[in-house]
Amino acid sequence: MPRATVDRLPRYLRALDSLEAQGVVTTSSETLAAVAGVGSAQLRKDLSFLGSHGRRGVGYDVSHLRGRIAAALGVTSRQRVVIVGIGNLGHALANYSGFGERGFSVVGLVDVDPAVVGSSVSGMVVRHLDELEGLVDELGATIAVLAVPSSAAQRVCDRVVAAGVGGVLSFSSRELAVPTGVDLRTVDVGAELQILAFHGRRRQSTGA
Amino acid sequence: MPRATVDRLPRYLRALDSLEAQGVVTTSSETLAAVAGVGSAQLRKDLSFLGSHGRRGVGYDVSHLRGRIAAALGVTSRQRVVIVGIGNLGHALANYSGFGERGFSVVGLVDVDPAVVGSSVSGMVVRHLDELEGLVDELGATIAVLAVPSSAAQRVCDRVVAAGVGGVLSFSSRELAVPTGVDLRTVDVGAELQILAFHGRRRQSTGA
DNA sequence: CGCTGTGAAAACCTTCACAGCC
DNA sequence: GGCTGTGAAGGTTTTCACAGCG
Repeated sequence: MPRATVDRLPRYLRALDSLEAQGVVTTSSETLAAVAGVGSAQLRKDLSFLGSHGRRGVGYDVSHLRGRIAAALGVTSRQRVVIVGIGNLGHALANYSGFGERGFSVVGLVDVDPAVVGSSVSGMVVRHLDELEGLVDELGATIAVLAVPSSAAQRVCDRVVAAGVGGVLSFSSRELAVPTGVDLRTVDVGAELQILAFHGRRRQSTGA
Repeated sequence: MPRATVDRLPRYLRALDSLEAQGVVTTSSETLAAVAGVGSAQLRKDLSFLGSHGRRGVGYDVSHLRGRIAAALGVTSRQRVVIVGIGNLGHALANYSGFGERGFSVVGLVDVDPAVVGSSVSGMVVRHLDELEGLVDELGATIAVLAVPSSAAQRVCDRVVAAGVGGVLSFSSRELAVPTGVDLRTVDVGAELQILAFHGRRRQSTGA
């Protein structure tokens, strides 16, 4: 399955949720694509990698297709997530209530700051980084979210990987190295802004 | 300039910052690419779109190249950013101190919640959404960051666009529509986790 | 000789357009 | 007739490999 297709599956899942919430039972590639913000040909091609789940002349069963995509993504049972770094951002992520409906449970919070360790955030006690390995194992966490300072990111990343998580989502702008077999994704807000700035610059010099 | 290249420029900028901080004056495509986490051929191709700034047989002048990329991105003078939605995430973003070194100043905070409007966050008073248009104009903001609930995202987006910003960074998972000429980027943390879950699933069934 | 800059080749992804089934 | 599923065409991005300059 092409990487680009995988990257779009979450959009399709959300679009289907949205249609389902509106009581739509059956939909067409045209409609679903419009909701997801892609072209209909692209949608059909992407879905074809999951097998044949539509009916010609009719369309797709919203609920069934939703199930197929959720299964492909592996979010039929809640994936367990540990958040490391309970600063401003870690706090915000821990309190974010939207993870549940996307298929995730935040099961552990970890930090090193003595002022934070032991305190309660979003109904959970923050544990010390030293307890990380035990926590990951005991809680069955498969994904770690890193919201730590850039200077600590690689060190902490090495620890969560050694502890056994298979996926890491980093909010650090630092380039991180992970062993093969572990999946890493990075959200760099500064980089996103810089890309916007590039296009803003274009707009300006094109004269508007 | 290819879209894919633009998306990588921020990485190169950060890599150059990192080298410069270590006192490196001249570097090769090989070294810089390693720091940025890309292939050296890709780096050279990307840089070639900015013109010819290296010296054959020698390499690139770190400081000079940094300047060229910053200019291309339009971050030589600080871009002004307004954050809309001062909940958990908006708070975290407002307090994040790293924007300065990436070329941005947060110049305004906006919300609608009476409990938040008028309070002080990160040394700034939160203004009401009704004042948005005036603020954007008065402060010269070119980019808006949306950290609002999904249900309000499109409405708020329309307002910031009407107020005159040219770039929008949304943290909502909702698909947003913007007029042509306005640039939109979306950071969807739930989607990132789902993509990680997909790969985790693969790993599991491949047998580890 | 070393390293950049770049055409050309290969890989990847998207879009088209229609055959095939409902 | 309508809409999916998909080969084929078209476009973009990456990689290769080397000419060209210092």
